[in-house]
Amino acid sequence: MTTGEGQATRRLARGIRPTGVLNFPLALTYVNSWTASTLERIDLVAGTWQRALMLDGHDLLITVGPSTTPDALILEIAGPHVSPDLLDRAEREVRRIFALDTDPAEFAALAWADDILRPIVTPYEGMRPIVVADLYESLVWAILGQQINVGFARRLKDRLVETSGHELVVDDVRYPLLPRPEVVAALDPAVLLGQQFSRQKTAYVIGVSEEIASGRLDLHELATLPDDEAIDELIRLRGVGRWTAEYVLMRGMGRADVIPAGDVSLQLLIGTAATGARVREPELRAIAERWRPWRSWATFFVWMSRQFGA
DNA sequence: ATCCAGGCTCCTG
DNA sequence: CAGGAGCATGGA
Repeated sequence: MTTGEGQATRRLARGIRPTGVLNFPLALTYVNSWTASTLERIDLVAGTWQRALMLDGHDLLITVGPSTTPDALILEIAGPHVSPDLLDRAEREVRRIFALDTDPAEFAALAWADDILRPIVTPYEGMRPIVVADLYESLVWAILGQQINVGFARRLKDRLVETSGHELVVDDVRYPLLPRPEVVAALDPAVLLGQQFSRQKTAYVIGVSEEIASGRLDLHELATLPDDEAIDELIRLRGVGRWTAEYVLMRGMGRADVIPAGDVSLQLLIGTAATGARVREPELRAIAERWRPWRSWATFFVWMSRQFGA
């Protein structure tokens, strides 16, 4: 399915200003190298981030790039339907994705005083946790990433987009989008099984999509709940355990104080730094207490340091 | 080959 | 209710 083809592209733009110090080029470098970034287009030379996103029922191309005004960014939306309201909506999304409303100074102070975080965080001044642009996408990615290597998970995500996704065309450039939940919900399991999805992942992804498509799970409402209630709501889904729920809160919703402590890589990285060996989940939660109310930020930087091989 | 990877469900004892 | 097997696939 394609939207935008043959229709006039309209555009709207405005400048946006982050709170506190922002290193946007570093954020782009991160997104560019993150395994699950299948839907973003990053231009490191121009310093721009682009992706298609459905907002309020309209597929939009969102572009964020540098401004001539110091410490500011330019946000542009493009597509067959744009409006000032959609520009407002896009700005809210971009502020959430790049954590523009959070001054990183408070976390930086905490990290500077912490023996584990200091060496990890210090090289990345102005870096903030990047949120997956679409909550549904973060949920699907978390399920795909369960217990398999992330390279393979990436391949599964690519196939989901190729076979069932759709795209927005702007200026003859095709911008892919993840299939809508209702499309995945209606999918024949054989399609996914034929693409190396395991029986479990097939059932989980289709099942979660059914919950959303039917309205039994309302992602907008989920986003308004306190952390613990949102986690409980997610865990009732088949295929979603505590790790996945916490991952979604952190990476999909931008909650600042969640740590997926069941994560083996965190148990290894943080455990080794703290005690010299891998720790298990309860001990990792105990260690992470000192990072309240910034446990997601701490987690993000630990993962990022591994990704960048620092 | 063997182990394990950004886990979850289901079934034991 | 804690503990462990089974799941499916690919990379080290």
